[in-house]
Amino acid sequence: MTSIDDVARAAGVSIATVSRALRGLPNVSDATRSRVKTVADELGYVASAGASGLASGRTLTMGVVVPSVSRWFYQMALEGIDEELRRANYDMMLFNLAARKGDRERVFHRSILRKRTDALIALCLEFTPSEREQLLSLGHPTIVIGGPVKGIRHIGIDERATARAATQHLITLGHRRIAHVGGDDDEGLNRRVPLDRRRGFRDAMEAAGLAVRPEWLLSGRFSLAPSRAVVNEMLASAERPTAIVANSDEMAIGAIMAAHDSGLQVPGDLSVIGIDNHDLAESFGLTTMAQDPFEQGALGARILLDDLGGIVPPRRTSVTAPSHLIVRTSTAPPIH
Amino acid sequence: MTSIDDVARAAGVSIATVSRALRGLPNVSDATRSRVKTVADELGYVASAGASGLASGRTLTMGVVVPSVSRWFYQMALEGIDEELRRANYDMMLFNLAARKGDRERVFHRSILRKRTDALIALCLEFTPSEREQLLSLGHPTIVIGGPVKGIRHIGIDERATARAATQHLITLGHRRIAHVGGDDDEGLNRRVPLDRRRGFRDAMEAAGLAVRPEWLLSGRFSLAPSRAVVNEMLASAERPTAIVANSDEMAIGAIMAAHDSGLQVPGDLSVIGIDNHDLAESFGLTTMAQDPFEQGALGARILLDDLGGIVPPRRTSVTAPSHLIVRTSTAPPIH
DNA sequence: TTGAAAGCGTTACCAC
DNA sequence: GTGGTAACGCTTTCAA
Repeated sequence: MTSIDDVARAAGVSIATVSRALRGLPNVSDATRSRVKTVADELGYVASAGASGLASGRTLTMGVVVPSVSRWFYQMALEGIDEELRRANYDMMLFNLAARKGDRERVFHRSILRKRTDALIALCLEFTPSEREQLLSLGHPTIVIGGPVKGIRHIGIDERATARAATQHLITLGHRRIAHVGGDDDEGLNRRVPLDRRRGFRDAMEAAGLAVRPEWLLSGRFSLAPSRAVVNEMLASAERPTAIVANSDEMAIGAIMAAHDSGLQVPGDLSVIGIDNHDLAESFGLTTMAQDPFEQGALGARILLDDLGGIVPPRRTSVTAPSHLIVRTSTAPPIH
Repeated sequence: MTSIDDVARAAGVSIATVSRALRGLPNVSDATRSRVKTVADELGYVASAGASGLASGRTLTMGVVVPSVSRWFYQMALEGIDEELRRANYDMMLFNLAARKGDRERVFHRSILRKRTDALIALCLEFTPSEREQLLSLGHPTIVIGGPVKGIRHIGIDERATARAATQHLITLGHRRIAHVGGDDDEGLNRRVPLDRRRGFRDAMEAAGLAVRPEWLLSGRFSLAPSRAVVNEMLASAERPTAIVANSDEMAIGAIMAAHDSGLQVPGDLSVIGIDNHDLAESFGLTTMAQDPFEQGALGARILLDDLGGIVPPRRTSVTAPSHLIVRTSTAPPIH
């Protein structure tokens, strides 16, 4: 509750000087500055964020919109964003949509627009036209991580090429009967991601002249248990694939577990490849197309902070993040 | 950028009236209120959080301090907190310590104290005396979730009793040679949690007159891979336990995987029980002592919001959250 | 029911 | 190098 006046009085200077001294601005004598700092410390004074935001127009806060906080990709991206923010002394305001359609309106309208953030970073979201308009009308730097959104710059891997490379890996090993575990994501998330990945799968199959069988296009709802279930079902039929491409590592692990459920060996009877390089991938020996959401998040934050810094002109272009193959023990040539 | 004056002007009323109308305060005629609302909507006006915080003293923001965002417990608690906050129209400021000792000072001093939050909720943290003092001097409602902290109310399960119950389950099944996978957590987290759980293990063993062998007290560093490694090592020795109690489900899953690595059957050759009821527990058929961090987080938030509401006198007591046994397929009587 | 005006705690500009 | 003083955009009393 001690405010700037208290410090000014105790240090025998004006509040203007206190403000300058504490923020490291020039035109304060060393003697004064150190006295002010000491006094402020003793009094436990810290400037009120709200007041300085009002006066300066900068809140030193970044808004982060996430669809949920309980998925690997978002966690990693969050940590990456956080890493950059703390470096710049920025705080983070977290807006969790929690996949609740109804709350989006609230978040977009009431919270985000309340001028309490200097910039906004959104993870893997799809926006309605009205939402996008609100964002843009806000006028502050914005970036999307995870999936391309029309009219907003974004950071993300080339989804299609990544899925193609995953599929290609299996084809190169000699597989010809390959299934795909994809599936729509929750509503409101970026639907292009699963679609693009499936398209990449198709690309590779067609390029190799292999058939894409409709009954081998599964939906694993982006998580382990559903994936395990559908893969188990597929493995029960007369004819089964020798390999599986999954849209995410969690689903790939579900596929591996399904193989075990069905008494099949991985990679002996079934090869499995995922996308992500999830924390658990190594433990399961999962071959995967690795991406680095931590770094994607960090880069996004860095770009926004640069924009805010105003030193360099804001970059208007999107960034394609790298992905690369990590071969472990879940893939091998098929046994003929 | 449109501010209250714009609305006032456009609606032909004073800013005071706009403020009252928009916030649903009494003493505004229906006609006026609806006109103001319409105008505000058209202009896309939303009150500035900073300004209203300054004027009213309430920021409508809750601070949440987490050690990291990538562990199941924290994720769930965060989602629970978030659920309550949105209900009360509160926003969330996330302070991620990310286990970096050095940043704690920054978080505690610069950020948290900046009067930008009305209340604070901390997850599984241990505080230095100075940190605790700063928190308390802030004077706003605070609560800890996860581990007891001296002088601050908290919400959490009875760690000791929970671990005791887990061990008891194995003993009841007939096990006599039981190992424990515990291990210190990262620095700065609440160290009482792992200690109390190990103590609970000891309690149950001693009560049953069973020996606690030092070489069967393992450290799995609270995650899957390290746990798997140490358990593998243990299983390689001549004499091995018939059952394992792990301090967390992630470590328990590591133990299950280790059993497989070693060619042992679960639960045939080795029973495993965990604590948490992690998302993956069901997929692994893991028997566990379930707790509900989502609910713990939600409750914490609710308590703080109640305090802020000022309707009821703030509750000063801590809350013991429930935990209960869920039997799946990872535990069974030992084969003699 | 409404309006005027005094804060709220800073920052930033302009004098000195 | 330092101090005075308008903003900043609201909320909240007090009068009307």
